[in-house]
Amino acid sequence: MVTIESSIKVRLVKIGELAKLTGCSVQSIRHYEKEKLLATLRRSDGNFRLYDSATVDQLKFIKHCRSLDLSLAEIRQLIALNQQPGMGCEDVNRMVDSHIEQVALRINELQDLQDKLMALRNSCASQSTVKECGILQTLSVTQK
Amino acid sequence: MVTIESSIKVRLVKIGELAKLTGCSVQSIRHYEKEKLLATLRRSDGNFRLYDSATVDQLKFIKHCRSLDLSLAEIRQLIALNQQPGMGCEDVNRMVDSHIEQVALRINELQDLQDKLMALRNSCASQSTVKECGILQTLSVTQK
DNA sequence: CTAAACTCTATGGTAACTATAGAGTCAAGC
DNA sequence: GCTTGACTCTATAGTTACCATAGAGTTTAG
Repeated sequence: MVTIESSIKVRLVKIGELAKLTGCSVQSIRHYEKEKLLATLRRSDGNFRLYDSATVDQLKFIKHCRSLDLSLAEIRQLIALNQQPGMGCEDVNRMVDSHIEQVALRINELQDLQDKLMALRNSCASQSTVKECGILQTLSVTQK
Repeated sequence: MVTIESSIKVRLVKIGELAKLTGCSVQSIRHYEKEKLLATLRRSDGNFRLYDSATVDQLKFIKHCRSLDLSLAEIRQLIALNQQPGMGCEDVNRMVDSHIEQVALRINELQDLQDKLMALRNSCASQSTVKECGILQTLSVTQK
């Protein structure tokens, strides 16, 4: 039996072109496949991966998520949620909220760090020798 | 020949006590040794690492540097510089300056990310279904 | 038909550790 | 002297999201 679908010609691309279309590296794509974020539609006779345009979109979605620093595990969750259109999307909101919180925490940490580094930097007046360097002296003092 | 030093009794501690004294984990200490940041003064007959109080200070120095997020490679440099008391300390200043710059960059990146995440979060009004979730829709749209 | 360009899998490397296994060491109590 | 528990030893695998490489096979343009 030949289905209608099987007779429609679909443009399939190899991994290199998928990479160009999305701006991902070839290795990343293979990595996403291994991590089950992206499926390979099928293979050529010579075992090359072949992708359709839906996969291009899927990969763009992944790339967008990565640009927001979502982990592959989080993206996997989002993809799974996306496949349950009828469910409530509280889980999606929760994930984004917690991600925002983590980023905020990290920013605060780095801001503290920045303050400490500036103070450290101010403890040395550049034209000094290693022996008298305020930075090294400060680093040698046990902190609170 | 017996030197004066060899007859002075020095209190030596094993790795577990060094860990307690400094707040580092035992594994970290062994890791720092492997990375040549910390030398083991000597070993007991049973091959246990033994440390003196100078090593305690050295490790505190390392810990202080790590709390400022300096890499082990940077710390290794600082230690080397510290052993050349007569030299100018411009290199120390340069390292701290560049570190400050890197942290500033990272803060800016995270701030951008935070803005994007907030915008994303605002695209969904919580009580929605996955199908209508503004977050998932936004993530599916190709960005600039 | 050949050479360049592409793709395949498998493996090792990145940073700074943490965690584990399996074996040996040490100190105290009986 | 012996056991028991706490400690230590080395070596290895795992963490994260890839990148780099080797060695082999595939495809395509000229």
